[in-house]
Amino acid sequence: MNAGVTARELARANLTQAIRDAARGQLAVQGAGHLSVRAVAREIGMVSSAVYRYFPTRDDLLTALIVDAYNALGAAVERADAGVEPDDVRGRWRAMCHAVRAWAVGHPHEYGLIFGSPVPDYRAPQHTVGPAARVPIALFAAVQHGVSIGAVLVADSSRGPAVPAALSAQMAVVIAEVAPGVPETVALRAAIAWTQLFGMVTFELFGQLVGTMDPADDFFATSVDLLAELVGIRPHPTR
Amino acid sequence: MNAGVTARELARANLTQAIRDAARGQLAVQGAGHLSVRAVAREIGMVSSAVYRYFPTRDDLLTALIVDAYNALGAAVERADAGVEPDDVRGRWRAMCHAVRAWAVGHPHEYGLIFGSPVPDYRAPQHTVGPAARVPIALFAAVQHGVSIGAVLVADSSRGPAVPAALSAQMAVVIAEVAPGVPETVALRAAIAWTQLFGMVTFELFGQLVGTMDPADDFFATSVDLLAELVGIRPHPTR
DNA sequence: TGTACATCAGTGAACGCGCGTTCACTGATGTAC
DNA sequence: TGTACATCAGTGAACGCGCGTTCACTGATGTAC
Repeated sequence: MNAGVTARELARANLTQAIRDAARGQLAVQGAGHLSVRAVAREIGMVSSAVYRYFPTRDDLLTALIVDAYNALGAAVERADAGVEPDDVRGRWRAMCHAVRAWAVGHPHEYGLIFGSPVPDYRAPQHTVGPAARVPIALFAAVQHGVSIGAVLVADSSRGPAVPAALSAQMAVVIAEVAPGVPETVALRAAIAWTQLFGMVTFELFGQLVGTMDPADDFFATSVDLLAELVGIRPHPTR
Repeated sequence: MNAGVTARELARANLTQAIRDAARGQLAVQGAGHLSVRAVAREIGMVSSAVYRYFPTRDDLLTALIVDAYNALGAAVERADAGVEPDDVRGRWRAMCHAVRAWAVGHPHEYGLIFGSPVPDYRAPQHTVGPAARVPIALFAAVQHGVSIGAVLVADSSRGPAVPAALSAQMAVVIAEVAPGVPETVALRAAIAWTQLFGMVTFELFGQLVGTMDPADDFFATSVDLLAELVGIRPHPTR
């Protein structure tokens, strides 16, 4: 026996995971709004009331799936980032963007769960915020590093319209939290790029490109490079 | 009596509209996936089976709402476009982008119906395609006009990476359909801007900016201008 | 190591609800002569 | 203009289904002495 781990605890951990997995499987069939405790129980050969020993309510199960999805996406992006030489900021940017899309395409229903239409009557609890922040944190970290080593155009970013006061205040909070030291104009462009990255992936995933740009591999790749230019990330010299 | 319009036909037209309206109202409460024929019937004081005289199935009702939503959005954008002097292409671009967002904010559930997570087991029939195309058609028409009067940078757009063959073929179709005569590089940038416009609105509407850039008025306005720059739309001289 | 009690996991029945859709029907509206 | 028949709109009951959640219960696992 492992130190202090009773058979009961082990069984509980296993079953909790089995329920999560079955529920994740259900997403594909039904969509997030129709996740059903009874269907999950059926799939793992349990009686529906037994599930309530593990998740006291349907919403708690939903929350667990949301946290899992954010973490899986965050981990995928961080892994992609780590696979590129740190000073190759444009390469990191590109890798992270493509990791987001690859994960989304590979897990469309989990992606839909976190970035799709809000589930009616569901309120995401506070502890989803941390996992949700992993991707923007990784993106901003790369930009911040780029600024510090001169791989991001700073002076040039000051062209364009003046930043309104309200927006400036919002940016100050973001900069303080995830990108200390990054000039406002650069951070603003990074924030816009972040929004548009996910917007683009969502747009594609929900079928809005079908009939025109779908399949969108090349379209997406071109967009990502254009976003990098927008942020002012220089191409890496040695590549 | 109006020529050939019987009381029965009139009553039918009225009730069909009343059902559409009630269903639209239901969207706000329930979300698209939970649209319920019985709830709609209840709201207009009808027995649920009576609704089937007007829409033979739940999906037909959904389709009607989708078509209505696309048309309402399309009309709003076309109206915004028409309110700007034709040669002020940047002004038109800006007006249309803001019209999209304004409509989305004003009709979040209808917007979610057409741009949100696909409703499980629902397939959009062919005749939703026309209404769905109104916004991209209007956007491309402005860009096309801009190219023809020199309000869009053409030469400068040829910087950036070469367009891969598959993407080039897709763009050729789009150009032939909605922007004849527009150079590939410009059309590609316009397509990217179109994608990102909706992506950004969707991202905001589904609550992804809450806690950072929300309320996003200034953020959106800045993004729209940046997208205009990306497409290469020159600021209008007289403005 | 062995026993007595407390904790927990899973069962099966039940509550109360809402859903889409069908069907035989009544009564009103329209049409042909 | 008036009558006879056909068409249509709306009713109410029913079918068969799935849902989230509760509750009293049995039996297995863990803990204290």
